Amino acid sequence: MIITLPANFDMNANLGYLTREKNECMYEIESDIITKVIAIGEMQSLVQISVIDNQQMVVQFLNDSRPIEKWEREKIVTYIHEWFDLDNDLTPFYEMANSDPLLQIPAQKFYGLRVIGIPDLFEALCWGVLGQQINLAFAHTLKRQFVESFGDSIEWKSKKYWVFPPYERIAQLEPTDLAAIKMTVKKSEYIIGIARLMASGELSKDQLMNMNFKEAERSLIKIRGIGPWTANYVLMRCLRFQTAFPIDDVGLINSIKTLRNMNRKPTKEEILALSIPWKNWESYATFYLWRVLY
DNA sequence: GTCCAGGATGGGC
DNA sequence: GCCCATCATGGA
Repeated sequence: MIITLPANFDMNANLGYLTREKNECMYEIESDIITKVIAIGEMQSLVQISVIDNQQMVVQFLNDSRPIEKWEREKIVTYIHEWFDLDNDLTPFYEMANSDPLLQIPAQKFYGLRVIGIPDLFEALCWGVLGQQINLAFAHTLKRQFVESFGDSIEWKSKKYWVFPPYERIAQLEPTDLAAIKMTVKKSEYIIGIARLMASGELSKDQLMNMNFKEAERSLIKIRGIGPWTANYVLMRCLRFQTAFPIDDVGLINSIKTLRNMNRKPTKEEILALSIPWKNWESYATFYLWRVLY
């Protein structure tokens, strides 16, 4: 299966992001080939993804002798488009970034990088909650323990490829069931609460996609455990609102501090002033600035 | 041993 | 509305 890639796409830049953390459990990358289970509802497909000349993405189905049906191929293609933000034309972003004092260098250094998405809403929300107020390395450890405790896996060539735990399953747990994982009791409560909202139908990606940015942000922040940072993180990486802007993010703050050679952290007001030229591209600006340090 | 990490909550004022 | 203690563990 072949996916034609858009302009301004560079797989090396995207692989640079995807391989920055060795302890990632949702995919594996070896020799620039991504192996991952793409799970959508009941469907679970183990695929390998590689890119030729930044022109074509090749998707191969593994561990699956049965014929792959058309609807399944279409779902996979849609998922990959969302994952790599393939339907987005980055030309205006680069035009803006090339004259921006903060973005100029990152935009050149990471040219072709997309805001790598987390198309599954529950996975995106959990990853946001897990990452609150801890370093990224520990966040990945927590995610791995959570996924390997409650997720399914597909084995291929004696390696396991994991599926993120479905919200239906997590909705039935109690915080004590998560005690073995070294996350705070509150985070356990938040994740179970989110799973229950999704299981009851009160929270879904479709509903949020039908809202404008402010409505979606408000309805996310109303949920216990989701504050401004997590809401904007999910709006950025799952719902693909380009104006999503996790301004409280410590990584963003430290990146700006480094780029501007400051001996203190920039204030929120200073970051707001710097971000005025980024209008409608705040999420891309944030993602590129993250890459400066992480 | 110290400091801080891709924050959020609930309380006091 | 703003400020602050608390959560609570690992990584550097």
